[in-house]
Amino acid sequence: MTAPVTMRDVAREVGVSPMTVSRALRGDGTVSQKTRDTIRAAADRLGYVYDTTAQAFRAQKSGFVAVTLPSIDNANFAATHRGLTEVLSETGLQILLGSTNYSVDAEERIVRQLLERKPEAIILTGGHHSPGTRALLRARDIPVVEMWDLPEAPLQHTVGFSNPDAMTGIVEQLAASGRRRLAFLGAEGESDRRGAERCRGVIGAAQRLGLPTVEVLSIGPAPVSMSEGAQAVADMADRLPEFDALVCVSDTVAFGALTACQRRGVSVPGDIAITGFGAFEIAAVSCPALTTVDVFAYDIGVAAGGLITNVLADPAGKDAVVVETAVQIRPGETS
Amino acid sequence: MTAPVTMRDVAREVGVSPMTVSRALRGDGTVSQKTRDTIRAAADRLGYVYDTTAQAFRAQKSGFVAVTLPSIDNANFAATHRGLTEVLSETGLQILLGSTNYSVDAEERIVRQLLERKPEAIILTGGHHSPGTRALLRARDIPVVEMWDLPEAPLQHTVGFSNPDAMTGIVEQLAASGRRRLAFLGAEGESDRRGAERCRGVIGAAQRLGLPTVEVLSIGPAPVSMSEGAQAVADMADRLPEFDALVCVSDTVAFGALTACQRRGVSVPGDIAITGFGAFEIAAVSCPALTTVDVFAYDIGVAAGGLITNVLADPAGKDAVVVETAVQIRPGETS
DNA sequence: TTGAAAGCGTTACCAC
DNA sequence: GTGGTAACGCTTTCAA
Repeated sequence: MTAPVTMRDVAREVGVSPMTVSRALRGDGTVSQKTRDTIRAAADRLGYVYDTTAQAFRAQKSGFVAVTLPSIDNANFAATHRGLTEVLSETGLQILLGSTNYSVDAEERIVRQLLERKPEAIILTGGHHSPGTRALLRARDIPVVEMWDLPEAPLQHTVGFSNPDAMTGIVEQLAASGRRRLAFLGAEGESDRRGAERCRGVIGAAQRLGLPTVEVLSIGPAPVSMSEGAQAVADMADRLPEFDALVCVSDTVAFGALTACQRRGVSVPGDIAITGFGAFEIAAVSCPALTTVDVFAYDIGVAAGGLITNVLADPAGKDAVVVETAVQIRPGETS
Repeated sequence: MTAPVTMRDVAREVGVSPMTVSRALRGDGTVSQKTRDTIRAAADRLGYVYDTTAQAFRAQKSGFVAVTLPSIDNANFAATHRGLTEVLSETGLQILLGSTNYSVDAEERIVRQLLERKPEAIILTGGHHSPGTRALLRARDIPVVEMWDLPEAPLQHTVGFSNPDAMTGIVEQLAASGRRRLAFLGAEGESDRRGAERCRGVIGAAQRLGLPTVEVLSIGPAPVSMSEGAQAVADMADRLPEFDALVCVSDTVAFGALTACQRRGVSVPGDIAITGFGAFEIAAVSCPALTTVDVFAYDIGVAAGGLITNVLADPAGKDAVVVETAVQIRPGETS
């Protein structure tokens, strides 16, 4: 294990200054073709490896974009991540990922850790953050994007949709098909902020449509998924006849509720309708298919990545750019 | 937007040298408790954020561990990622994640990109890589771990299980319950290497048990999921009576196959048994529940992270450490 | 227990 | 076209 080869070594070998080596290897046009070739050859011969760490340090540009997601194991957030990766890689930016597990405290820890790497921008999921997180971000002069939400007081930029409004169509369709007694199944309290907003959206829409008060059922701390949906229905089995629609915070919860009904011989959608959120694959494949809301998660990633790219290229355009995403009701095959 | 706060700023504020700030913030015991508290308070007040870039540069240690996963949107790989994160964060190591989308060519691109960040170790999913990837890794003097597989010629360390062997129990149980005519549903060719190995495992086990030749059904290029499973069954609907068991490469494929059967009125497990792989939540929640194999994805992550931690602490112990993970058959509630 | 000096490998800036 | 100088923020090393 010899000491690593540096630009200085290459420079000495060729008989030029380290500065010229730097320029040559980065393809700077001001270096003569001949010198450049000689340097390239010498670098290869010596086994020179470019030191990204030193470059990031000196240039004070890490090439990173920090991204936080509530969960990595979620088709929607994974799609957003894919959209981000594809757009950012075109600009040579690399994603530094942190998973917050739906906790604003974990988010603060993770944001701090991510900021230590000096990302050139940061993209957060959701519009609700701890005061500490907000302070950390304010102290940095980097672009911030909040995704998946339309916060009342955005930090800077936003790419998202209104979670409450996204539920309106669901409730309208249920009402149109004659359902009146709605229950909402979601995580308890504000542990899933966007879920809680959806809940408020359902309550508001039901009110406006003159439906009875929506029953809100807390099925556990976030994240809630299939098992919690199934368990919730099992726990409330005797109350099931009180409702003719279970409006769920997500497709996975809805699926759990569906199979729990099937296990007890409750007909879906005959006895009760079940709706989800997110347009996960399971909503289309399950039998019966589930009504859901498509939030175009991939497009959110693409939009957020594009916004970052633009802002980094032209910091002058740092006005708050709000991009709303379309929301779509899928009638589903049965309900 | 002020210039970022450095240790020098904190030092000036407190009236000590930057060196003392460095020691205090890193929890060096040689700094008096009083000084340390004062410094910590001042750092918080000023909004100081430690500069990992500078520390990585100076110490010539990036603090990164590079990790590649075939897909980010997969409960099993997400669990492995969680296990890795938890173990590595104890050592102050940060994960640099790349998603290969089941392609060895994409893997090579991603590995190259990850290596530029000078990770202290790299963890790959699977034991099959392009010659380019192998060359890149050989040229670096860092620990390499291959997970989720037991390659014949491992690069260095391995944390995984035998994919073919993991299927034996499934086939045995099917045979024990009287099933004989098996079809395997998986991605085409070798596009999902581990899936192809599972297929070979099923064929071999069936042979040993004296069952008829297993029919192998290619349902599309990897990754295959619910939709592909459902589509495959729809496409082969008229041939369904030829089989009494559909052995699927994953739980998601199995679930798609299940609902496609239900849509056509084919009884599961009455007319045909369906099995999965991976012990995803859906296998337990679906109605009926699906027989599957639990590969303890979280534990794979923990083991790989622990292995890396050990090897980095004691490079002498660089012998190939093979950790096999237990494999478990879940009978499921019905089949 | 604390401080001063030096330098990690690269590049911005200014000379020539 | 090319080179010299300085510096990015931190820590290693030595001294007090």
